[in-house]
Amino acid sequence: MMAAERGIAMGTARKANLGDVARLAEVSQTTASRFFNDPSKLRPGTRARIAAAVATLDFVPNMTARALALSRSHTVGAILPTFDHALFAREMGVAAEVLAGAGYALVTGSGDYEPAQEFDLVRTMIGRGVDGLFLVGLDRDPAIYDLLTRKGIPFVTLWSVDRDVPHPQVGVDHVAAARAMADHVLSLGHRRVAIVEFPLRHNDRARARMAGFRAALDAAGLRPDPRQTIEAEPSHAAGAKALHAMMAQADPPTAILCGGDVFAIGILLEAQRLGVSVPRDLSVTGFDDQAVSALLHPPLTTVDMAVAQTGRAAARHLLGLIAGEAPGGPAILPHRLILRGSTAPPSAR
Amino acid sequence: MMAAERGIAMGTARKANLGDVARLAEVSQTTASRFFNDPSKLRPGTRARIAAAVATLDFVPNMTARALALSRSHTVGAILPTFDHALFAREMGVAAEVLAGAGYALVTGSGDYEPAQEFDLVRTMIGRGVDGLFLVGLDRDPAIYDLLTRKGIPFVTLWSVDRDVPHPQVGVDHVAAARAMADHVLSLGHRRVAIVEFPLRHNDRARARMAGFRAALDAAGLRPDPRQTIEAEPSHAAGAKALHAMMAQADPPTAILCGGDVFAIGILLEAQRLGVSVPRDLSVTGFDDQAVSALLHPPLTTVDMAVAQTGRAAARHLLGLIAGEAPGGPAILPHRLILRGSTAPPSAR
DNA sequence: GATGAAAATGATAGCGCTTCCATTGCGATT
DNA sequence: AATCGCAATGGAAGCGCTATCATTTTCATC
Repeated sequence: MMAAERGIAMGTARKANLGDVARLAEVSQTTASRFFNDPSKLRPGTRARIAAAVATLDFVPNMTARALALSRSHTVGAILPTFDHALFAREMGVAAEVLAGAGYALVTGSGDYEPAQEFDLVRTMIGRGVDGLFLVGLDRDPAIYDLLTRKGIPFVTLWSVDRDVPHPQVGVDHVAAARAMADHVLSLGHRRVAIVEFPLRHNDRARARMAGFRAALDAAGLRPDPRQTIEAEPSHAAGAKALHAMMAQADPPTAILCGGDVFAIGILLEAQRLGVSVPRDLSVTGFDDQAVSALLHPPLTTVDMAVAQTGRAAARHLLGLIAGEAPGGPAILPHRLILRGSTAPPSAR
Repeated sequence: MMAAERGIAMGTARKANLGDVARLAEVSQTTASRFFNDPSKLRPGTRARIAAAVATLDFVPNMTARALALSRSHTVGAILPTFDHALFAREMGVAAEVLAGAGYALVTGSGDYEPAQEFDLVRTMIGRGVDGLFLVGLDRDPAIYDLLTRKGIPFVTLWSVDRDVPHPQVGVDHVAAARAMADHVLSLGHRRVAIVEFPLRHNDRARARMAGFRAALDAAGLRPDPRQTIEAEPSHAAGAKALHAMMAQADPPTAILCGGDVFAIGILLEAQRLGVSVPRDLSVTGFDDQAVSALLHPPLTTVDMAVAQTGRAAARHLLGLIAGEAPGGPAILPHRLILRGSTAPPSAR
């Protein structure tokens, strides 16, 4: 209540603007502007006077106005499929750091794995005048790429890379990584190999991994059993459930390849509960290298996805594009197989 | 090469602005503006004409200009201590969703647990014209609160709440939650109780939990052994290390209270390796309820921190403040003790 | 068909900043 | 001391939008 009183009590103090600073420092607004943009052009005396004015007024430059004047927002957007994935969060954290170092802020949004929502978000971000955009994966409405290109907004796609796609990408080769993992398992002697993967729809990473797994199995002359290929929303529970389904079969697999550590962790912990011994009775592989994975019993064999490097490289790349550098093609970061205790040759039966 | 050619090939198509739309639709810019802000004020015919123009020009309104004109950016900032904590990520995800529903975007930054850095970030965010701000915890340079108040920027602090602090806060009562957890452990009969907590410096959540733990111990007439109170940067490894340190003591604890699930998970997994049986030889409690915690063997007794609710409530609260509602005090969300298998009475020895 | 109120539309002035171009100041050169 | 050249400064326009206030339709009413 007492709106008037409140109005007085609280800062009616209209935020100071550059003009106020200039007036107080007895210089023109142009000169005051230079204080922030190219102080070397000012005589030490003026510089000091302006600095003092800035300090007394507690002046913070209005980036919105600056952005409008420069048509440069010093903001980049990132559209993630979900916030609920530790790796996206870490990746964006690293990227944000690099960006902040260059004076850029990161605004994030989640498309929730929904193409339509992603499109909306892209439009919103364009409206917000982002100078560049991170997108996860390659799989999306081509109209999005069109729009971005037409508006001249540089973007970098993350995570998966495809040599046949021309635009800037930073990530690891999911096909190769999955294939390497499958080859490892096959080389241990496994012949009944199951797969647990993310839903393939709208998810090129999942499809790429699946392709890698399949290629390895094919090369080994194995025909994948559809009952041993499960697609599920990522969760530990989904892993546990998959394990149950597999083990109930007449001819259960001796190894399970997972498209993400989530599944594998769920499987490992559920196996413990069920008394299925890993890796003696069952080998399990993950894909991600989450923090806990190394600590489980047995520790999980998985793939390191170079998350931090991806974040850093992507940020640098985008910054470069914004600065006008020519867009490079795919930047393929090295994945790394991490062989730990959850894989072993199948036991003689 | 061929800079000129490139200039032609790529979108020289200067981004369309409202004026272009107006011209094409043969209305004034004002009317075109209304199309976006209050279409009900337009006759269906004009509305359709403008819609058509918008479509052909692929017009996306420039939020920067809008923000400048309205001195309202429709952006809120969040400054997190770190991106590397799943709960912060989830919380911000939920908040972002609510905000997006109201037309607000979320820009995030990480203060890296560094007060000075946080201050800078606040200034940056103010400069970016955020309409409101999320801050984690209460513990910071008072100058930050001053500045925010002076600039008239509403903010909400998250996670911990303190009834004695006047400004808007949303979170759970860490003291009470910690105390309840400690009481639970004491009620089981434990008398040698250790604590593993985040570094207390610059972290009121950690201090609050510590106070809660201590209060319970005090009330039970227990004097905490300094060797059994460990402060460590959060990591599974830190938990494991703490376990080693504890177990090496002459009189090891029968229960360990952890300030975060990270520690507890590390302890649980390391205990398995060491052959320390939980909960027979040792009870362990967490604080967070991470996703894996329920799946471990034994599943972890912990505290649910109402993460999603916090995110949602905080977003609503901030939106309210931005809309001019009077700032409420602390909103204390209910924590919930989750009693699982990792706690039990100490074994008779 | 005239009348008036309400609805629909338009003209103009900023929001706070940068940028171009013009002007002034100053020390060095002759 | 006159002149030149560069460094330092200032004036004014404009970035794309919304808000205020004026003006023109429109439509029901008599």
